[in-house]
Amino acid sequence: MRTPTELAARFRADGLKVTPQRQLLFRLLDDDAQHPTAESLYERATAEMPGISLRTVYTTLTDLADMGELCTISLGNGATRFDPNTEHHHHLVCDRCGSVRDVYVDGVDKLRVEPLKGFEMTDAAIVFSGRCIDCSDP
Amino acid sequence: MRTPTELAARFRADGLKVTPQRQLLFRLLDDDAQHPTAESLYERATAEMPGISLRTVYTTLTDLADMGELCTISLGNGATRFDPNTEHHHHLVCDRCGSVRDVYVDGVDKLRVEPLKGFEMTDAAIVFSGRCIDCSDP
DNA sequence: GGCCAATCTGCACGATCTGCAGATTGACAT
DNA sequence: ATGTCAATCTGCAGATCGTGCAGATTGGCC
Repeated sequence: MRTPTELAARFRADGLKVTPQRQLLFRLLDDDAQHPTAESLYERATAEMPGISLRTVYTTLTDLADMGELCTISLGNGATRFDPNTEHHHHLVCDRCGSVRDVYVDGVDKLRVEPLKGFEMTDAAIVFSGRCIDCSDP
Repeated sequence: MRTPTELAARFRADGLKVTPQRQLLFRLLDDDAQHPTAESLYERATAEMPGISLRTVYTTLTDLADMGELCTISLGNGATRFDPNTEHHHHLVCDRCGSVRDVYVDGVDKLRVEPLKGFEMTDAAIVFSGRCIDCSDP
């Protein structure tokens, strides 16, 4: 994701408005090394701007994802997570605590995948599961 | 997934009952090369056994998944899919029509993943996206 | 300062599950 | 066969996560 300032410029260039709500969300996302859900971002936003609507958070996150400034991560259980890291990367998910971390993976293009049968592959998303260091057995 | 007969034996061995509802679901899953959702399986089940409850379908699918006879696939949007193929495999998902197909992938253990920072990896799930042959551009 | 489309909020609704309670029924012993 | 009883089934209410909508508000531009 770009900086809040760059995002503001991009929104304006796209004919979208730069509201205080959006500016706040840009800033909170910029800080965030985690992979927030709409709810968790909403909580942090409410602390600074009581009255901001959860609906607005969803809308802004969706807009950012649509313009490629955020990735979405769906892990099946729980809410969708949003990832400000838009570099090509993959995820480590802890089975126990559910924490998510970004990793970079080399060798994906060398995987042998069969049978493709005419499928035109454009992307691969890899989720590695296991135990994070905080949850590893003593 | 094992055959309906084997599943029946396993359920009995585990102290679970082999009801007509479960036998029907075992049979429908055994036929199914697709990746059904609870709803789609429920529809097929209803055709043969009107009155069967969606709740029962969910319960049976969860039981089978818990005992490792089914894999679950979550793709973020839409319902969880259940996969009777329990071999170690991955998935191809069509961006356009949403169809899911099983693929076997060689080379996963040769991927270089960084930074691991103490994460103990136990599994990797890969979802390849693109266009299936039916949806490829003319 | 004024205009107007974009936006915000709040709420209702939709999709996908899950919890619960009372009726029913496999599986086993008699 | 019949009895027993825990496992199961069904139906419905409720949880969770998101989305659609409408009326009030406001950013961006003239």
